[in-house]
Amino acid sequence: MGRSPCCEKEHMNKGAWTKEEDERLVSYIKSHGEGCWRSLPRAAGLLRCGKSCRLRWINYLRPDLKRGNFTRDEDELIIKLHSLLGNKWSLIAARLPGRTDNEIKNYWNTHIKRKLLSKGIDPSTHRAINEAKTEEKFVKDVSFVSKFEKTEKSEDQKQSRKNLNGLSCKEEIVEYYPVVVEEEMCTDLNLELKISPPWQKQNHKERSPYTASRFYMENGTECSSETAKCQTEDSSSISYSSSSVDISSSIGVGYDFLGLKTRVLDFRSLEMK
DNA sequence: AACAAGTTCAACCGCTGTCGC
DNA sequence: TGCGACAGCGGTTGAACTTGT
Repeated sequence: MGRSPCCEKEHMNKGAWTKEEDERLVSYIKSHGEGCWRSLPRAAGLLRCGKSCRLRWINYLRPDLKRGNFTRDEDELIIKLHSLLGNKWSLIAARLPGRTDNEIKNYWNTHIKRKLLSKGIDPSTHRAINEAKTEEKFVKDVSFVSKFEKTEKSEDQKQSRKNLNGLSCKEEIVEYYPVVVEEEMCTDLNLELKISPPWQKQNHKERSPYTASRFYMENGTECSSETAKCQTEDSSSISYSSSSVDISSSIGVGYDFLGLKTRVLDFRSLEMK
């Protein structure tokens, strides 16, 4: 037995919204605010499910939405953010004021994808199509490669870093991530990504000006608070100057990470500022 | 003018994570 | 601890619109 549906579908309107429905929704939210979407339709006198109301409000009726064509700057920012975050449309949208995740997703699929393909760039890897083909087997996911990984040549250097403070977590080595995000693609993007266990929120900022990495558990060994701490002290860095993208936050190193619910950190847990 | 093919984008669907009981 | 309710997310669909013949 599955979950009950979110609403009584047979009594609900579907499809395009009418002007009257829009007006009802807007006036209800103006006077009551965004609240419980499930009960909102009934309260507002709408024959729509809460989900549909939420979508309509967020994507089209919100007063702070910017309508019209995307600017060239927005284009470039979307491409850069996509190269870093992948299809995390809500995270991308958080960096573009007045734009919605749905709008950006549509724009990506109808315009940017084609634009990149016409330039010979694979929109999913952001690499030259020929190059992507030859190295495809090495690319597992969009990831970040830290500066030290690109400069540390010797195994000793890598090993000594991994062993810092008895690390049981390890970072992916550069050979398997042939730099999905390279400086030449993102010269004006300042991405600040921090790993911060919940109990260190107070001071993680000063400890780690630039940290952008993926962390794996080694042999399933649990990562202790010490581990998380040493990661922040390490400051593996990826730094793109000037366009002020600041993903600074409590990435899922918290309970998900320590509890090893997922093997790889999920970027949905990123908190955008 | 009529039709087909291609494109766009609003809306839906199903899934996941979180929260409260 | 398990379960249901809920919000939110990303993928997909299909109606409306545009362009080509």
